[in-house]
Amino acid sequence: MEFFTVSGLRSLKNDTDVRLSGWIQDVRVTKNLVFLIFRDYTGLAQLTVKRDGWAGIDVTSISRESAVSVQGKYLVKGMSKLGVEILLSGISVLNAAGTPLPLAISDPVISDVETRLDHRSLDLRKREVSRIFRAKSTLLWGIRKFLRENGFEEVQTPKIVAASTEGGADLFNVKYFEKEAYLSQSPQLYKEMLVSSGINRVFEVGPAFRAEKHNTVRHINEFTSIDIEMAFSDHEDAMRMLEGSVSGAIDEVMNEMGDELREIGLKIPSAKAPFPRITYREALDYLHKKGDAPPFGEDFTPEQLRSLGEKFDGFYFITKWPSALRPFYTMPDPEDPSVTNSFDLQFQEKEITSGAQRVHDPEMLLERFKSKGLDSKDFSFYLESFMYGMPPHAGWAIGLERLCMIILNLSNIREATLFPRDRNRLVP
RNA sequence: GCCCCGAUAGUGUAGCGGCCUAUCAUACGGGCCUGUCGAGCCCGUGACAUGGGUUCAAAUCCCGUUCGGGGCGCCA
Repeated sequence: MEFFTVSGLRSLKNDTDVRLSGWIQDVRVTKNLVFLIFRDYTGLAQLTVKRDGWAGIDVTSISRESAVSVQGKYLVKGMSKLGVEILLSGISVLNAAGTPLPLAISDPVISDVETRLDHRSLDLRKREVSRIFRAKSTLLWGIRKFLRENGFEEVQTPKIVAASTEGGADLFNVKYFEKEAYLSQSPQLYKEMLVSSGINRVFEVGPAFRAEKHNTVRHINEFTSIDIEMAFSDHEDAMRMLEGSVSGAIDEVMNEMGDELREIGLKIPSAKAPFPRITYREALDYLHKKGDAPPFGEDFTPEQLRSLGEKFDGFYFITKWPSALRPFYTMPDPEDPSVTNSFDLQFQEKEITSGAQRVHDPEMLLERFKSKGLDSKDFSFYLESFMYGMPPHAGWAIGLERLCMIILNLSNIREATLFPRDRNRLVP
């Protein structure tokens, strides 16, 4: 007898003997019949038990969410509204679930996000929740595929580091034997060093840690950063790779899960390259006309970004940011040194990526350290790679959870994170 | 870090000075009915975040703490 999944049953002939493993979601008892609602990772099926025809265990005593292995005959013309019905011939409870459940799984009540995160492994049994992570995995796969096709090599760099990337953001301290160390906030310095080493195009998918005490629906303290860096390239090249990555991710999700996402009424944003672009100065002008703009050199407020987001429905770039708003390694625009060869990818009011052409000239880099008030001595390991023929280069970093949240239209980044780490949450 | 709001059974909520030995739904336990399908009906178990204070009387008002929601700031 073969093992099947629920979704694999539909092509079978009537009365085929099947075995499945999964969970009992619900038990409904009638006079002569018991119906068990069975669930595996692929869907739901109704297991029908004839009371007098089968002397198995008392199925009415099985608690909801118990793990089971079942066998029976697949009924092509099942009467269940679930669409899949199996006439049960055997069941073994592999592990009974305790009662009551700490979380509503198939009940009409909707638990709070906090409650769900406290009991995340149970929460993930819900299809609408696990679907998020299938989509996230698929998005990432689409990006990996695109980057590989474009000559990028995947790398791993250390997450325990000695220096801050730019001395700005708060870092988590760790004890490193006798020394003081930090959790990496970004692989920025390392991916640039790799570019100098002749690995032409690199990307990394890894955790980034930020010790900022923010408490918003779009920030977490540990997130997945997808970083690229490419040699002999400028910000325009990097932006093309970003457009390709985002549309590659969306294409992959639509191919793999399009039907399912349409079924639940989710409209996935389209990502047709090239994305619209607006410079920082143009954005300022636009906002001036709207009556609320920041002075040159300051970042947009959420309100102002919302206003820009109304102008561009979907993905768009804000380019040429002022130097003051960008880290030391960002290349100034040779034609207008008050701004930089930099860009943010936005989706409406939400920022998902920032990137730029980087400084490759060591003299300029030293100047930039100075103007940002950083001590170049802290970065000597990094500076060395600029001394022996560092190629011009560019790159970006995209937050995977942010991207997932935006594409699936989630209201809280924690929903796109299996086990989020935020200001207060360290468990589970 | 700041401002506003909130925390009541396993889950989600109503109540907002004495009508509270606290409402309802759902879950859980028991019973009845029944090819059920958000099954139905009846019964039962089960809760006022925490520490102070005000008051004859506090779930309810005040202050602190913790946690949460919304906004802002901070933020590659």
